[in-house]
Amino acid sequence: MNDHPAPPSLATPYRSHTCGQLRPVDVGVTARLAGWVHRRRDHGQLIFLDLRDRHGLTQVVIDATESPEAHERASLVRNEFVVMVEGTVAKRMAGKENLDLPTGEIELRATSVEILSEAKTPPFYINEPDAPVDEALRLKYRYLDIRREPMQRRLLLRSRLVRAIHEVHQDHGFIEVETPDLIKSTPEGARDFIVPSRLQPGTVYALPQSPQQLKQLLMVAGIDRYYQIARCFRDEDMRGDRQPEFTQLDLEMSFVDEATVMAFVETMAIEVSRSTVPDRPILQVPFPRFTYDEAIERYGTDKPDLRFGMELVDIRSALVDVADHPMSTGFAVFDTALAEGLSVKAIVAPGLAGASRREIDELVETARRFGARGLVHVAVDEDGVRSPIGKFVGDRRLKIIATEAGAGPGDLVLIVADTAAITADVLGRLRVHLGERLGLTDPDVLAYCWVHRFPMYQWDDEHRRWDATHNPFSGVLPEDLALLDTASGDLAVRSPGDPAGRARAMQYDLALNGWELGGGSVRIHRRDLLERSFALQGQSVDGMRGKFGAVLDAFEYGAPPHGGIALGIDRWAMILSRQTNIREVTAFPKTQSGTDLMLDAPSAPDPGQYAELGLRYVGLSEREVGPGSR
RNA sequence: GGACCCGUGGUGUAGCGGCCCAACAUGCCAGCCUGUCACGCUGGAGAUCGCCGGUUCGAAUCCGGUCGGGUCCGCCA
Repeated sequence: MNDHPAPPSLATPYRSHTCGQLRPVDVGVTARLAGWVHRRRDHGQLIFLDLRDRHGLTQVVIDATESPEAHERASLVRNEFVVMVEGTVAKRMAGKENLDLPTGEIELRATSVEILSEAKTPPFYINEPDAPVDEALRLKYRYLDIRREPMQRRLLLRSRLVRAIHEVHQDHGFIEVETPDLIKSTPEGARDFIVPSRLQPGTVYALPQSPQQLKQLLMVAGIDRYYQIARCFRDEDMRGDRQPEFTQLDLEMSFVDEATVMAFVETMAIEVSRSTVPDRPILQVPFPRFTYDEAIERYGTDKPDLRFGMELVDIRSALVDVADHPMSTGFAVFDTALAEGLSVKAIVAPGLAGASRREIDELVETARRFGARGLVHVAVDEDGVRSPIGKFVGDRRLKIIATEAGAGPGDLVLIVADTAAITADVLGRLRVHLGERLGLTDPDVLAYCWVHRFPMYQWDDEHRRWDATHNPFSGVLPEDLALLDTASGDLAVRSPGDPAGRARAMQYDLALNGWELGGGSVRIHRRDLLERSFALQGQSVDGMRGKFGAVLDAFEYGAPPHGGIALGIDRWAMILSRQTNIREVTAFPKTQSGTDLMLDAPSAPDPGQYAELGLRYVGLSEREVGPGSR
């Protein structure tokens, strides 16, 4: 309840105050400070030391006439030395205050200076937070990087975020339960990290990709409301927003439906955001909710960035409704698309009508990289419309297209004609690309939104079966229960046209500013539905036993209806810190190639370690020479 | 698995076939300096230009490979 408890005293034998603490009211007191030398300014008989700890910066003055011994010591001091200084807090001389510092009205007049620790010249600037530093250097000397103000600030924010998460969950009756890191492979799609077992030679543990199965078991165990800040491991290639080990807020609730889980998570996210970053406005409360279909239709993605508009517009009607060319637009790409029932959609880039040939070419190139075969553009200005396809379709139709797309003077309409999936994907990515380029994304705003009602299954043509799009335990929407069937009526005879393809899951993702924060679902807890769902996936319950044995067994003993969610703490902290890279909010991250430059991990094990495990490294070449390759 | 960008004194950059046994800033070292706060002034040290190979009369500069870092696609909820 108490949001602002009195700050605890951080006094120790080495310091009476922190370096950010002293104020004019302390003038006259004897204080002892300890910290790193941020900067030394040597004026001969007078030396200034800026002493820094994570709480702030205090100017220390050492006057040779007042304290010759301290002065002698101070002249030996260099940047990043750790020193302990004792002296009297004094008001600074009139006109000499430093208004940029909270401690800038006072200074410590040193009577003694003691060097606690010397320091080599650091490999990069610690006292200049904005100086660019090579990423590899930062990672190798991470302890120095973290010593810098920006990393300190971000780790503090992350700590506040996690603390707020704990508080909200504790206040809402959740029990924090730790789950093991040495478990059995959880087939969630990603590659497992494995740990060989010494006591059971020839077998391995897997590190959890998430505590998914364990939290469902906790529901069967009657824990009712569980949460955990859990470490998760996935052996996949890195990205700016992906590390091989990362942290999730994992939670699960019993006796809930979709609305209950979403309502709690939303409340929690709002409280946590407001207490972690009180100055950041939340764009919309309650959070907007989109069905998956709607999100794809309007934003081309299941994690829309709502900080700006530029929605995708279907412009097919602009291509067919013209009296003088009822059958043909005159432009083969459009005609083919219409004839084949493909998707033709547009986005409007505000103020980009004057884009140069080169800029347009870059946009086309970007669209191609995103998977488009081409990108049609129509520039709208005061005089009319301009487009390379004008000579095929005529100005009149260009104007209709522009109107349909919602473009006004100064705007640039960008059109993709392709399959629905490609059109949405390309325009969705292009939208994000342009939103950033045109500065439409307010870095302060927090735009949360929900996307739910995902398709339950995806057709796997190779195995002639329906694959669960998420977790195989995700439940189907009550109104779609009847769709869990095949056209043939026999679950063993499946085809792409089955009703199951239209079934939607009780599954929801939370997105923030265009990033996927996380997702979850209400699970199937009924044995008959589970069997049915598994059958559509070409699996029997017994066949799934190898992978989900414990959960299936547990479900025989009274499983409550339950559902939950998992949110990426790293991404959350990243966005709240206005960063675009998870490494910036991770104390000790790995490089893109999965190495730790500071610890020099991974490294070859001792031969003895292999021997104990009954392992021998044979190298990758032998694997590649195995049957069927070369 | 693939595409692209980067790699030059401690750090950040410039130089992009000869003018370079490499320039600038900062840092570092020494000396001077009693009111600075990116203190100032004077002087000095410090780089075989990531590594290997090739092209060339001549390579930091061009080409190939390799290593390291990053961005993206594939992969990944």
